[in-house]
Formats: sequence, structure tokens, C-alpha cells
Amino acid sequence: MTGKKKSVYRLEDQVGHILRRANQRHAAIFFDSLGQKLTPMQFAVLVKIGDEDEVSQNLLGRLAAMDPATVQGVVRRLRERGLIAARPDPEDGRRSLWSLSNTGKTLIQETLSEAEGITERTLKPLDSKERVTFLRLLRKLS
Amino acid sequence: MTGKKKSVYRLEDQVGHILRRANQRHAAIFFDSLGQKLTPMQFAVLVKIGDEDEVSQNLLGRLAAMDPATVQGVVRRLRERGLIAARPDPEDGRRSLWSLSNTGKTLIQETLSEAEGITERTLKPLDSKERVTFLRLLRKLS
DNA sequence: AATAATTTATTTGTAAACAAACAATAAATA
DNA sequence: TATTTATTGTTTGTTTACAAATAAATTATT
Repeated sequence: MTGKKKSVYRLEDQVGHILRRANQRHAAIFFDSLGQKLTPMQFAVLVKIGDEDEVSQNLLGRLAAMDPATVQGVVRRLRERGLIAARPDPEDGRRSLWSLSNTGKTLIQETLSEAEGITERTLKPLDSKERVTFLRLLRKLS
Repeated sequence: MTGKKKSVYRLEDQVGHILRRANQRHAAIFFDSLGQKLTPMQFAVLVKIGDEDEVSQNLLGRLAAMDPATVQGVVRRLRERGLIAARPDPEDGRRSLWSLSNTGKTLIQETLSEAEGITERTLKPLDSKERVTFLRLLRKLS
């Protein structure tokens, strides 16, 4: 009786599914902490613009790992809230250059420590050695 | 000169950001392999319904880790394609019960091995020991 | 039975995510 | 200079994600 071993596909064992659930958990933690002020991507975009002073859409997309079409929408909403200022690039008619407004700078300053708390809470289930290992391996997959 | 150490918030070091990028990579691999047939969530839903024979929206949401409102849309699109059949629950007027159509069963059979390939390709950067470690830690965060 | 509480599902609205097609500008080449 | 190629950005459409509000049906309580 040497039958073929039936391979069972268990969704909950697939890395994609578990990655997605880990993301969900992180998003929930983020929402819990900063959800009334910013979404995760809005926060990421503000941080990245702040790092660079002034960025084009293309550069911002690379920095924040976002599709150009996605950048569009995120930045539009932030501009509508006055958190980002825009001016045309004098050297390239295709581009516009984005920077943080004062309101935007203030908001980032106010939220940075909460953002650190979000990372901390997300990693809470791991001890410090596990965190190092996990982040190293996760980076390999990204 | 024992000044306060300025804590620098680096987006690319935050677990949320790296998780998101790992997810992006997995989604791209999925799209590359099955993108013309199914999305990741459509695939997950079909697998889960197939496992259970017949499910309510609520149960399906729990099984696939999806919000009820999200389940709505995913299932509607699959029904429109004739991959899922629905009937009212005779015992509970609020529910409808969903099952795979024959077309749905066939499609899952055809795509299961590709799905295994997606998991394999996603984990490619890790050797087999690292995979075990990674999945164990990732599960703790989900 | 009548009322209240719970469960289940739906609807609406906002925000991402990204493919695909298109448009505009700049840079390279003929 | 004129033409081609590459870069950068926009628009459209589809899908996922989820909060919040609502509705409908069931179950528990009085």
C-alpha cells in the first residue's frame, strides 16, 4: 500500500497568507494609534518628503515603494489637507516638486514618537533576538 | 558633551514598511503566475470554500481573514464568473450559503500547483532552515 | 407573546494598490 | 534641425480593505 502522498494545500500555511495577516495586524495597530490623523501611507509619504526636503513624484514613489498612480492619490489628499506644498520644477516641465508645509512638518514631529510605538507594539510578540532574526529574514523577502 | 542622542526614524527600518514590501513582492509573484485567472484573495476564497463545501459569509470571512464587507465584493465577482454557487440557508434567513460550482472546482484543481509554485518562489531567498524560522516568527506577528 | 440583545449581512464612503493606456516633456541620435 | 527614444506624469478602471451606519433575522429575556 504505497499510495501517492496527497499534497494538501493549506491556506494558513502559505507565506502569502501569513504575510497578509501580519500586515493586517500592523495596520490595526497603526489605526489604533494614529488612525485619526494619518494612514500608514500618508505617514510614510510625509516622512520621506521630510527626509528629502523636496521630491518629484517619481522619486517619492521609489523612496516610499509606491506605484506612481498610487502616489498621485496619496499626495492629492495630503495637499488638500495643506500638509504638502507643490511647485513646478523650473528645470523639467513634466515634474512638480513637493515639500512639507509647516503644518506637515509639525504633524510629523508630533507623530514620530507614536510611530515608534507602533513599530514597538507590532514587534511585541518577539523578544529582541527574535526581532533581529525576523527583520533580517523579512528583508530578504522584500 | 553628553548630548541627547537624536533618534532617527528611518522608514526602511520599520517593520510595517518591510512587511508591506514583502507583500508587494508576493503579490507581484502571484500576479505573474496566476494574474490572468485569479487575484490572491479570489484564490484564497475559492480554496476555503472548497475546504468547507459550503460556507456563510461570516464563516468565510473568519476562515480567509477577511472583513465581511470585503467578502461581499470578492464573492460577488466570483459569482458573476460562475465560480461560486449560492443558495439561501433554510435554517437562517439572514444567511446565504456558498459553494464551489463545477467550474470553480476545476479552476482550483488547475491552479493549486501553480499556487504552490508561488509560495516556493516567494520563499526562494531563504534556505530551508531560514524558512522554518521565518514562518515561525511571522506567525507570531499575525 | 412581547421586548431586548445578539448575530449576520448589506451599504456607503474613503483609501490604497496597481495594470494599462495615454500624454507631455526631455534627451539622444540621425 | 528633425526624428526617435526614454522619462515622467496622468487618467481610467478594477480590486482589496475596512470603518461606520443600517437593516434583517435570530436568540434570549422578561
